Amino acid sequence: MDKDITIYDIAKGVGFSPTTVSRALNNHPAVNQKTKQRIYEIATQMGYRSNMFASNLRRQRTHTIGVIVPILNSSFQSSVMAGMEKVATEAGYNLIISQSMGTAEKEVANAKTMFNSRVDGLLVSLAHDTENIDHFEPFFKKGIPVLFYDRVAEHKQSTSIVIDNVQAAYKATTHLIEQGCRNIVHISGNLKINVYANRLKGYKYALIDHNLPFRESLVITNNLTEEDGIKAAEQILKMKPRPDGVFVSNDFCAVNCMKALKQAGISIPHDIAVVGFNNDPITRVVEPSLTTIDYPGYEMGEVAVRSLINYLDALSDISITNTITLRSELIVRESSLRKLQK
Amino acid sequence: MDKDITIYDIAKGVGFSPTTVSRALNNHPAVNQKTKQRIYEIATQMGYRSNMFASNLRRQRTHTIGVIVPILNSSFQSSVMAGMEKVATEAGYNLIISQSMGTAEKEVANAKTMFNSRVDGLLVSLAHDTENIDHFEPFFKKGIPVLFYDRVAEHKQSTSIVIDNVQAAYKATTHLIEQGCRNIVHISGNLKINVYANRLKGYKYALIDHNLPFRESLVITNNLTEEDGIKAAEQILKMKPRPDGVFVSNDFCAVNCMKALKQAGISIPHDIAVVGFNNDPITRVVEPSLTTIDYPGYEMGEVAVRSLINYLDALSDISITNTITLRSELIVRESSLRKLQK
DNA sequence: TTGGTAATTGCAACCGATTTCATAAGTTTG
DNA sequence: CAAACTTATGAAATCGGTTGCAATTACCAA
Repeated sequence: MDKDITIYDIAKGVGFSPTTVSRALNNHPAVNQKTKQRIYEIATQMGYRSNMFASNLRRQRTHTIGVIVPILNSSFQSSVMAGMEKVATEAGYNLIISQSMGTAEKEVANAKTMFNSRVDGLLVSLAHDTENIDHFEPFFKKGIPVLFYDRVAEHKQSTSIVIDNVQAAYKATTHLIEQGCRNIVHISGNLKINVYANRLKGYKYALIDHNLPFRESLVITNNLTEEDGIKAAEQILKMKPRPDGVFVSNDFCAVNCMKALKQAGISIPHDIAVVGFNNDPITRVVEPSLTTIDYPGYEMGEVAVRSLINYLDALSDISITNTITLRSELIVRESSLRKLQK
Repeated sequence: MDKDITIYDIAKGVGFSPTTVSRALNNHPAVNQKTKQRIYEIATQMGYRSNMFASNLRRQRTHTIGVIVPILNSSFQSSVMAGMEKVATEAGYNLIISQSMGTAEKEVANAKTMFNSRVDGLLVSLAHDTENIDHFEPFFKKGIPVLFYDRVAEHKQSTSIVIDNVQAAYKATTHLIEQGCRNIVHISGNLKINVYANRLKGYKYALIDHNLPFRESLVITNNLTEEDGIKAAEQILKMKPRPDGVFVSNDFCAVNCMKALKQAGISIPHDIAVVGFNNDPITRVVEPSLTTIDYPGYEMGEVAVRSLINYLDALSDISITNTITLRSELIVRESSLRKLQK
């Protein structure tokens, strides 16, 4: 166990003061080039590593970004994480990650931990049952940027990164209509979450714009889990007249629903066409392959971190009060293709 | 932007010295109960939060665990992360996560970052092409525990957490044999990685123990990606005599291989039985559902963090030099079921 | 030679909590 | 009643960088 080398050790080594060593290592302009050179060399040679605590303590910056995510082991969320990690590492930031397990309670606890860890900024995708965002108030009060992605909340001091869920759902529904569906079911998540509420909206608008009636009875709300997909299939089978299209707000749920429908003897897409949401890898493997909305998770993660870091590094008057909308697109596969594509 | 409350502020508030405040907040036994009570109250009331840098600086502990993972957005790895996060948060530790993208180069860089971040301990699953683990030497030298999981390396100063890959592969292969397969292909990953090397071993032993020949030509090595699965299917179709069983070291690859085989007119499991590895959610959705080895990722994450924290908290002479083996089991589904189960 | 400016460098305070050692008050014991 | 502990508290040093301000040196023009 070697002892750590400090700037004092280096100072002794080169015959300069710790001040100069510190400045040299931070590439401060007021230090002579030759001096810097020499200090760099000795520092490397001695195996110096900066003590981040001391530095953080003094600078009141941590170079750490907190992430609160509903659940880590989902295809979408882990893609987001991957994108975040990439950009953060490149920019010299660390990521500390915690999951709310989808409950507001844990989210509150996590927010507190992040606050105590003094993250420089926070990235949040809200839990299912988060009713208000008071637990982020301490951040706002101290001017620590909070950036919401995917499952966002409105707040005058924070940026949101989203896709246009209304439009995406509109596209998905319109596609089904164009394929000849007239009786389209929508399986949605908790409508308190903006994401699902907006998709429902898009679904509704598409129907209306194509002169189809919007019927409450065709909207199934659940938690979009595996079993929920199967249950939804049962409900669909009981509906009269039998629906001829299903737009599900989540691929995993869609796939399970589709499977249950198939087992009940329904032919897909012939009897019922199905469209999912997310472009989970699973969509390419199931049979028939699932039409879905490509939700760019990886990119969202990248953008989220980049925006946050831009703000932190500028620390200027750049307002972060806005919304960034990423492009999403419909990917047509077998599960909805009843006609040849134009 | 309120200013932060420090123990000095509290000290002034209660009329005790900062020393006593510090001790009270750390529940030091030498402080009077009533005093503690009072200090707690005032601290809460003033909205105090401990400054971790100051504390870390002094204690030389970060309460942070570093994780280096090949890639975040995989079903298995994100389950592991989820398990890790849970235990770490409960124990008051933060997790900082970085991905090596499967390359040794990034792994080296990440290790350096982690070292500079002064994590209390490190959890690592090695990259594909990591040839040696010299980049962890600084940790070993300073006595910072490094714990490998899944993709492990031998080192006298570190613990490994694994499943018995030999046994698991043995079970999988034996199962295929029991289902009547006599000509079994094994699709494996990079054999430099212990995980894949051991699975190959298990496959081989099972064949030998059942008096079947082991043939190099039946072992396909690739990167277990989606396309690799499809390519492997092509190879299998060209083999003569046609194999009647396939054991794949990864579900995702297996599923794609299976799909390609089906498209070529092969009936599964009748013509070829397939077994995967990991118990990815995808296995339950594909048709036929995929027989696989349940690899307890979430549990592995929990165990990894728990072991590490036990060591850190004890900081005693407990040796961490050992291997923890988790249970894994064969889950039989349709893709391999040619006979009724006993 | 002198005044003045620019370029370097260092002193010392500071960030906020922890901890060693000393001290004071209260208790017990012989 | 004094010696010997206990118990509770505080002063001050410490962790390792960072930074405002002062000091020193170098360089140049007048």
